[in-house]
Amino acid sequence: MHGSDGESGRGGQEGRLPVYRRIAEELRATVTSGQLRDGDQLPGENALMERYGVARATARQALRVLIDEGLAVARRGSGVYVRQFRPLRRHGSRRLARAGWGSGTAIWDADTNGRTYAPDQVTIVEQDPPEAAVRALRLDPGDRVLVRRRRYLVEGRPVQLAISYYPAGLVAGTRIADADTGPGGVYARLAELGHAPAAFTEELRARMPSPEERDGLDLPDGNPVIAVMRTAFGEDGAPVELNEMVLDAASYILQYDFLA
Amino acid sequence: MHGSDGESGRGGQEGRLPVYRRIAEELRATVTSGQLRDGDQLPGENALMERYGVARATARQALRVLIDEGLAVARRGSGVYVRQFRPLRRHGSRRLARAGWGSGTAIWDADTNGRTYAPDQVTIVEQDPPEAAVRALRLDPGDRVLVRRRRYLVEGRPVQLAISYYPAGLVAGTRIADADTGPGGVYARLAELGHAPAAFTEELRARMPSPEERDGLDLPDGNPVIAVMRTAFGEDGAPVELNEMVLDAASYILQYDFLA
DNA sequence: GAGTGGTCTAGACCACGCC
DNA sequence: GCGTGGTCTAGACCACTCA
Repeated sequence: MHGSDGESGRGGQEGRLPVYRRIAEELRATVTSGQLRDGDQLPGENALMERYGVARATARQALRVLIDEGLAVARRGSGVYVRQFRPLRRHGSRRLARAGWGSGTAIWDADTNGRTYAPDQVTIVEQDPPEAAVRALRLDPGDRVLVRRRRYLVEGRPVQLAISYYPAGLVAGTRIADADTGPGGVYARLAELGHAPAAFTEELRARMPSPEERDGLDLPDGNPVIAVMRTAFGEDGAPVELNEMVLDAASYILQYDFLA
Repeated sequence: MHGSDGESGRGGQEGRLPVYRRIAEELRATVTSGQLRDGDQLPGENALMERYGVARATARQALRVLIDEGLAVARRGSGVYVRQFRPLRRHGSRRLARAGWGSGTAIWDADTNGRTYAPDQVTIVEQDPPEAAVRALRLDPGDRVLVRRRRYLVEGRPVQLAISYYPAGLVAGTRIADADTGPGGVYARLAELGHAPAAFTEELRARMPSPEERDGLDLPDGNPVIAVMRTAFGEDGAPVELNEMVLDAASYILQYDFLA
């Protein structure tokens, strides 16, 4: 029998799900009910073909639903597994006027403790600034910027790509141009130059990654990223740094504490 | 010719892209280069089949790449179109100690101006609290909560689902239990009760939506959401509200300003 | 080497949109 | 009514993983 057999192909109709969606629902239920847990293997293409009497493409499509939802990951040559979610907690502003506010009230768990966080790739160049850096750093035409690119790992897994921009005139010849910025890092060096960051603005977006970001973060299908544009300002109100971060959304919970 | 023809099926090999990825690359280029712009129609399945001499499934797969990346949307019976991105800007903490910090430095554009923002669905119930509300509001066993559910529209488009929880003992019998909370909204009513919010904690995650969230926000494939858990605290440090928001990631830029 | 997911072909019927 | 995307079948070869 080819094509629709009289029951299928009615995607739009009330109460009638396409076959692949029905299969996906049943698979989802085994995950959300706790029957299958983090890292457990789901039934594969062949198993679904046999169990439901469908073609390979239909079985694939059902698995794709879960993968695109971020509930499962496919491992070529091995199988499809329940996705794990064990995030880090990243704090923006965390200073509060009183104790009792903000502490001990975490809603989502995040076990940051004891996990190392370090860059495995650092490249530094001086170049003409991209548009975003011109705006954020309020550069004049002809100004150049120092660019620091890093990739950060936690337990061997890449979780963040970062690109920082500094006005070249401000930091040229300092350790900010070195791979190793010394004790206290970039902000300590900026402070020594009389430009200690005093205030920050962060702009956040979430979206699907570009192919380069997918590669750099080793992301599975259906894994969004969080793009953070962070501008640091000195005491005088002048911007001293633009930090453009791309976070694996599955690896992060972001927290901001602030007053009314 | 069946199956691989000697060139295809080498997904893993260095420098060799599967056919559908090569097609996707070319399509992506027409978008990122500006050749095709917001809302323009992309070549459809039939066009790709003819142009590249591939099967329908392969043409579909190529389009799927762009759709999953959030670069395109499919409209059944019509075609595949370049996705639009016209976000709102949502401010968390925006108070800064000095002028010059944070203002006029926006990196990503967001035209919030003149767009109405209003709920089209409001439901209110009293019930036993879910786990997240127990933790955030520090409830005792047996405590009940008032739950306000809303969906917010901008220009007729749903952009946010929100569920707020209040300790039932705190707000029972007040206008917070009404669909119309009166001038100043919920926070004005809390202030009248002597529990004006004085501090906030926001925890953010980005992920793919659940089927319910997809329906409620009318999201296309490949569209992530931002989940915000916002806890409001009174002057005395006691939590007075948990607000659980789910934002269409394509409709929002989130901004936080804070001091070092 | 057996089993897995990844890619691909060549067909088919359907619901939907738009003119 | 025609073109669109959505679903589905029945096959095939491939690269990869793991015992």
